[in-house]
Amino acid sequence: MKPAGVAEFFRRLAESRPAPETELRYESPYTLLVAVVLSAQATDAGVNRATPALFAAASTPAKMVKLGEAKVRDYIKTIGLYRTKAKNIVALSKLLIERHGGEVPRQREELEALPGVGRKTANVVLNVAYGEPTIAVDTHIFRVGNRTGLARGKTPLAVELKLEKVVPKQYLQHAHHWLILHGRYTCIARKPRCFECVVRDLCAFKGKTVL
DNA sequence: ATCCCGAGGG
DNA sequence: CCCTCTGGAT
Repeated sequence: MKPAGVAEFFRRLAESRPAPETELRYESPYTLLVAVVLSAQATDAGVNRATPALFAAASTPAKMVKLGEAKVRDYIKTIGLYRTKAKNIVALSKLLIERHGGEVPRQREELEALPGVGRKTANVVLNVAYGEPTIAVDTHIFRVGNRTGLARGKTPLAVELKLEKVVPKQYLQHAHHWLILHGRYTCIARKPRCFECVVRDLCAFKGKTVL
């Protein structure tokens, strides 16, 4: 996609959603981190069903460690990959206490050193909790980038680096959420709603759907 | 490449 | 039934 097309692409997404936000429920950098860890291969709606009770029981690393893996597991059993996630949440909470005074670090390397936290999760925390202009490439953004021709790549990292190059600076801060929401509600995986898409004419995929 | 793994949609 | 959902570690 040409630079002028990319700028127009984001101008329209920005117009349709002036103040995009995450749909995950959270109350602090720590609860955001836990919610994002839980959201791997799971829907935000599903995560939001489980987290209110979990955070009522433990909203800090110390309380989470005290709660323990078995009880954490019970709170999140309705979410996919729950055994691994329960283990990681308790382990990363211990590390936050040992290495970071119970705070969520602001450095990518320190975030990615936590169990269950990879590049994508670190990017979400940096963007949402700390206002960094990072773009976390998840299943939605990977699909939207490749399908539309906005930013193509074989891996999420390739798409992320390409997006950082082509997205105009003024849109970098919120590009992550604009693309996610576009993917979730319009550029849907199985049945894209091209008939109501505001960037249809800029998209490489246009015309390939049967509505 | 494979494992972890529940809920909802089509 | 099969696919998808804000992946990460081995």
